[in-house]
Amino acid sequence: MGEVFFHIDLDAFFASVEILDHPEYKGKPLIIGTPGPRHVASTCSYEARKYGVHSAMPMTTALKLCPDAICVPGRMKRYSEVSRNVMSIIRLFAPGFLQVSVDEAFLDLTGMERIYPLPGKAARKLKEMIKQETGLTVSIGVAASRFIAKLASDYRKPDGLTIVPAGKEELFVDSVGLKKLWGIGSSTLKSLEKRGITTTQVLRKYPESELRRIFGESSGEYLYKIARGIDPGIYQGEVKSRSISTEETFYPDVYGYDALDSYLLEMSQEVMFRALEEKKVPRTVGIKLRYGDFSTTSVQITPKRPIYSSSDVYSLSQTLLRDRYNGEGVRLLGIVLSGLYSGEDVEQRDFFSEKEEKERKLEKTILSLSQKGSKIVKAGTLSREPHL
DNA sequence: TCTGGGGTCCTAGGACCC
DNA sequence: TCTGGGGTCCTAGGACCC
Repeated sequence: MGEVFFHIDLDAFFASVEILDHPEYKGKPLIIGTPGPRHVASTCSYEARKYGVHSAMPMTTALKLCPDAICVPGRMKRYSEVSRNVMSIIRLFAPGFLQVSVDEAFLDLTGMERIYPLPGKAARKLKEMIKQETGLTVSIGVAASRFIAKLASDYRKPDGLTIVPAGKEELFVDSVGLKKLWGIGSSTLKSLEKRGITTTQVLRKYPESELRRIFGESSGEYLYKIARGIDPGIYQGEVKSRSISTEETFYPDVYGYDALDSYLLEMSQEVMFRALEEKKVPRTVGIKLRYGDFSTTSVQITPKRPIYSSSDVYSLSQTLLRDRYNGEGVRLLGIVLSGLYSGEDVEQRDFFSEKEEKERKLEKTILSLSQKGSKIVKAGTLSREPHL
């Protein structure tokens, strides 16, 4: 027997948690998201999906389609908590556990045929356990690769189970269809359609060299493989943190450097706090600006020395904003930290003087207090308060 | 439709080094 | 005087995913 992977996907996760906590929502169209312009739905119940509502849809559109929907703002903390419970059940079920988001995970059951001779039966058992212990349903895909297992979990939903036998990958990919393949977004789809490629069967007619020429080395190879049901290597390495960011969309647009500057300090503190929490030291700071017409631009800078405080982040982002801002109305402002070193590495490399190291530890304490809402500490120690 | 917030990876060009 | 080849780092933008 070859490799066996499960992909486990929680059904309409945020909406299902809300229904669990508020049984009165059951059977009703429910949208997780705040009504109003420049808001989008993060998820919705299956009842709302019947009206055409889906994730990432603007709330104004969603409410036009389904005016009677109940709307609730997301409660990320609660979802993380429930997610931890579900994941702890999945983790214990088999080795090779890999969580890839708040509502999805893989299991690797390869070589487990003594314990689970029939993967389908094992999957049903896992579904039952999760239902029993948490009240939530999941959809599971079973296949010989992670890529196919992931497509399979989406094939029948909710509460689905789809098994793709080894050797049937190409057939399965054909029945899923080009536009639902993982990694093919609207832009690639358009570009494929332009060339008359509207099905996986047609895509398969293109030699790999041709696809590489058209779409670039990496994407060309990717398309060549997925058209044949070959796993292009999704989720292979460990998922490690490469950037930490925060951003905010304004309504209405914000005008003027000073008004924008007033958001930077708080954003700097937030990202730096998270970096310190993860024991990461960034080398690069970037800002992102989106203007009223949705045109988006970003600038980043990598100073010679690593960034060790939120006031560093703040002053660098101020410089970047001054350089880049064109004076027009801004709908989104964001800060990104990247080039993340682990704190231990940085300490070993002697990046910091003793004084800086002390400041870093102090900052960590201060930021942790300020995150908990201690405004006194925040205002007193960290340069200035944003004028709001 | 009028487009969130948090991420990842890829590309292309330029700087710089050997 | 015209110009190699490889490698790494950095930047800006774009595609994609949950």
